[in-house]
Amino acid sequence: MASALTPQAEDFPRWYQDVVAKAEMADNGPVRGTMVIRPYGYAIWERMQAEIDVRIKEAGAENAYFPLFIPESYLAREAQHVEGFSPELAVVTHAGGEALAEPVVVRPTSETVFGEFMAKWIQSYRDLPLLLNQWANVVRWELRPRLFLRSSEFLWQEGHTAHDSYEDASAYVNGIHTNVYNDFLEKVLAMPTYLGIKPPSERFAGAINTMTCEGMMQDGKALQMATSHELGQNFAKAFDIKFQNKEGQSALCWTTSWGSSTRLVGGLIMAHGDDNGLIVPPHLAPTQVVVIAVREDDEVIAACNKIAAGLKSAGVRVRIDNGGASFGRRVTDWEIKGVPIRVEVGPRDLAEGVVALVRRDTSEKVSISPDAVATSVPGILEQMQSQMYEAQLARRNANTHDVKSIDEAMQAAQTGFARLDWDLVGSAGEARLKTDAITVRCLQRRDGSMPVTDTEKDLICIVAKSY
RNA sequence: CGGGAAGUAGCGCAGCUUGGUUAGCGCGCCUGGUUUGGGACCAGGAGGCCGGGGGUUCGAAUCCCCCCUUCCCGACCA
Repeated sequence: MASALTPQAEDFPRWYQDVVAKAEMADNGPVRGTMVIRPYGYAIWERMQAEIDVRIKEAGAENAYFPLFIPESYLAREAQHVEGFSPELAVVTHAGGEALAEPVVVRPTSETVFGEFMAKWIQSYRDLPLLLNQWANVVRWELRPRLFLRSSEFLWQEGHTAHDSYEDASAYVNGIHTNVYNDFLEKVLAMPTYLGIKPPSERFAGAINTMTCEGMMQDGKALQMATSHELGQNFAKAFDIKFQNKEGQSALCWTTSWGSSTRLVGGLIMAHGDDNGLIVPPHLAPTQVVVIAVREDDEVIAACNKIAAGLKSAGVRVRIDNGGASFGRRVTDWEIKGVPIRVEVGPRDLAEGVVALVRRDTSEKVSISPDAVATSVPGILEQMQSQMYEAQLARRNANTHDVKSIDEAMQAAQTGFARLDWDLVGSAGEARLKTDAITVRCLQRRDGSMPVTDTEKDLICIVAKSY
C-alpha cells in the first residue's frame, strides 16, 4: 500500500501540511495567510471550544462580544502595547466610499476595548471582580503564515478581567492558567506541558507577567498552547479603570487577560499524529467511534445500525460508514482523520458472532461480540485517553535534557528541550541562544511549579526552538 | 521583511536548456459494468487563456522585466 502522507521522518513540515490537507481540516484562503477551516477541522475546534468554555464558566467568567473594529487611538494609549502590535495591524482607512476621519484597526487582541468599557461599567468595589470572556476572530498580519499555527486571521477566546487588588488578579489568572488551560490540555488534548512564566523579553506587550503552557511537538520544537497575562495597572491607567473602595477612596483596578486559539489544532496534529495521519484523543474527538460496514449487505448494515445505536445510548460520539468507496480506502481515510476507534463489521465475522474493534493509536485489533461493543468501548476510550497522555509525557521527558551550560543547551535544543539554571542564561545568554533561533520558553521553580515573578531566586528555564 | 525553492487540470508532476501544428502523464472526478476483509479493476468520457501583467518575436508554457501566491530557513508572533 502506498503511503498517503509524506513520512514524518522524511520531512516533518511537509507531513504536517499533508495531514491538514488529507484529513480535510483546512485550506489556504485567497488572501495571504488566511485560512478556510473545513468541516472536520472546525468540528475539532468546536470540541475544543466546548471543553474550554465550560471551564471558563466554571471559573466564573461570562461570555460577551466586543466589536471587530477598534479606534486606532485606543491602541496608542498603552505605550508598550501599541509598540508591540503596530507592525502587525490591519488598518481600515476607507469605508462607505470615503476616507475615515480616524482609521480603525481590525482587533489584534481586545485589551483596549475591554478596558474602555470596563472603565464605564466599574464604579464600586462591589462591581469587582469583573470577569469577561469572548470567542472571536482576531487579525495579526504575520510575516510567515502557517495553517493553524500562525494565520493572519485566527479564532480564539480572550478573557479579560478586572480586580480590586494585585493579589486577587494574580490568583485569578493563575487559576485560569492551571484549571482552564492546563486542565484542558492534560485531560482533553492528552498533552503534558511545561507551565511557567515568560522571561521579560518574551512578555506580552503591556503585561507585567506572562504565563505560558509550552507543549513539545514531535520534531522537538515548542509550541505555546495558551497564555495568560497579569496586566498590573497598565491598562487601568491607560483606560481609567477605577473603582471606589470600601474606604471611599478612588483606586485603580488590576487587570488580566488570557487566550487560547486555533493554534491548538496545530498542536494536536504535531503532538499526536503519526505517519498514517492524525490521532485525536477520545475526550476531544468529534467522532470517537466509526462503525464501518465492510460491504454493503443489508445484514451488515443492520448490524452496524444496531451497534451504533447502542454506542450512542452509551454516550459515545459515533458515526456509521456504510460504504461508497472500497473498504481499504475508507479505513485509510478514517485513519488519516484520526478517529480513535474503528468497529469493522463484515459478513464473515458476523457469521462467527463477532466484529473487529481497532484502536487508532496502537493499531491493536480485537474481536468481540456485537452486543459487547457498547459496554466495552467507553472503557477502551478512557484507557486510550490516558495511554496517549502517558505516551506524550514519556516522549517529552525523554527529549528534555538537564544541562549545565549554554553550549549544551544549544546542542540539546536541536532535537528537544533543554533545562538549565536561569542564572546561567540571563539576557546575554538569551542573545546567544537567539543566534540559533533558540528561545527561553519559560521559567520555572526547581520543582517545576510556576514562579510568581521572574525575580525569584533559584529559577530554572526551559529553552527550545519554537513555532 | 531578508535568504532559498516553486507556481502547467482538483492533487502530484513532465515539457522550458535549444521558442514552432490540436500542451502530456499518474492519481482523483463523471458514465456503464464487475467489485468491496487494508488506498479495487475494465471500458468510455469531462476537465487547462501553462499564477497575473507587461515586453521581445511572424510565433511564447518556453526568452526578458515587474507583481502576486505557496513552501522551507530566519527575523516577528497565539
